[in-house]
Amino acid sequence: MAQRQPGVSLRADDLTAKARIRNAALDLFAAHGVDATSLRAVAAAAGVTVGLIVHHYGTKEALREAVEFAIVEQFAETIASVPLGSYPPDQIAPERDRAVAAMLSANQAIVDYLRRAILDGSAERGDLVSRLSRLSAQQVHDLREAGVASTKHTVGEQVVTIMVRQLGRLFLQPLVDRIADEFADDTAASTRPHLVVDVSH
Amino acid sequence: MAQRQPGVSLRADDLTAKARIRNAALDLFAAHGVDATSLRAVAAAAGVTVGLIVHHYGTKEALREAVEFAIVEQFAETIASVPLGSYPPDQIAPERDRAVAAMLSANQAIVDYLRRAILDGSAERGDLVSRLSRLSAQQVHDLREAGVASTKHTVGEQVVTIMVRQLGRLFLQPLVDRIADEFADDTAASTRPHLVVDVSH
DNA sequence: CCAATCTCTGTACAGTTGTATAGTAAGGCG
DNA sequence: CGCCTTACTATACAACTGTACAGAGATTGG
Repeated sequence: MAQRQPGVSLRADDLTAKARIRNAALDLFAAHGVDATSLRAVAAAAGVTVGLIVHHYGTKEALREAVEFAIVEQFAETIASVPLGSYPPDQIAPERDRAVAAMLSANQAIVDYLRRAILDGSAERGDLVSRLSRLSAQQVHDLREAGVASTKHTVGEQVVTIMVRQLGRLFLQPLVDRIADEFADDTAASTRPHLVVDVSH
Repeated sequence: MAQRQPGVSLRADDLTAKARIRNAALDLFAAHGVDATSLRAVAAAAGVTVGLIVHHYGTKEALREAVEFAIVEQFAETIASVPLGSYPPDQIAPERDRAVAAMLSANQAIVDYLRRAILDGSAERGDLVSRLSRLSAQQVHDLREAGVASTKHTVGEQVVTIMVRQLGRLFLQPLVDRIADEFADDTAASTRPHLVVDVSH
């Protein structure tokens, strides 16, 4: 069993079949939704048989959890890539935001998956949003301990602000693009409208 | 065949079986997505058999189109309920916005269905977004002819603004609520964060 | 009143789904 | 070497899917 480096690499060409299955599942889940994606489609995209998926993950639900775990880990690694000492204290937060934004724009599948996960009332199962919220809360906590982070608002309020501003635009952009395309001959392509998403308390 | 009033009534207790099927389908499609909703589930919710659904709508796809048609008609009727002469010219637009907002908050299923329809990249099929955009464009056109509506921006830009501001908040609100609930003991329930969605050109 | 039309039920069918399992190839280790 | 664990394939199966169809009541028009 060729042991691989721990730490999830979401993209690479030479990967374990297990990792290829997870990546293919992420792509297809993001593109068509979990329910509309069959294990056979995942198997075909990963170049394996259905049996192997079952062997590695047991059930489709477990595969979905593995996908979500990989997403959370991707977020965590991205945040950790900008450690507390790496920038002047007051620039840690914006720099981390920038890193997350870059990671998301490089992984469209993660954005698409999140969009679905959030609107599917995921409150019941697995709880991707919960885990991302906790991750975000941890980050706020760290920044506060380091003395950089307003304490004017509660942690909850700050987490909402971070996540909504990060994800809100990504979620709404498809709507804007769709409508803008509808009037493509009308609106000059250069003046693509600009989304503003924020929360006030 | 008890002929009914034309014009779609989305809610009422005594309805044609055909209308009950469409309403049940809207509810279930909105709650779980079209693909994840079986015709048997729709039949059970409407109190009929699968055969009757097929008899009235032929295919599941046709049922989905009927649902979307009803949604568009609901929008059209709501806008038409505030005709051009009913208010001072400069208050027609805000009054129509208010009417649409009221209609949407009374029909959560429509909001949920729209949310799914938009992110499912519906550019390919049926095209709910297209039809709503055209409806919105028609409205802008009317207001311009009546001399009330800025011509500083293109119609396309105005449509984007109307639709994104109308729908954007509704789409993002679940995310805000989810996260706010996550920190329910932290954030005072009274200070529920307030979403700001807008577009700039 | 009879025939036609319409609403509605029940059953049947082929295709797809997730899952189970028996079996094959391969590599590490005593 | 043999043995055991692991990676992987192939086949099978029950459950569920959308659709088709034959027919039963009910209603309506002539």
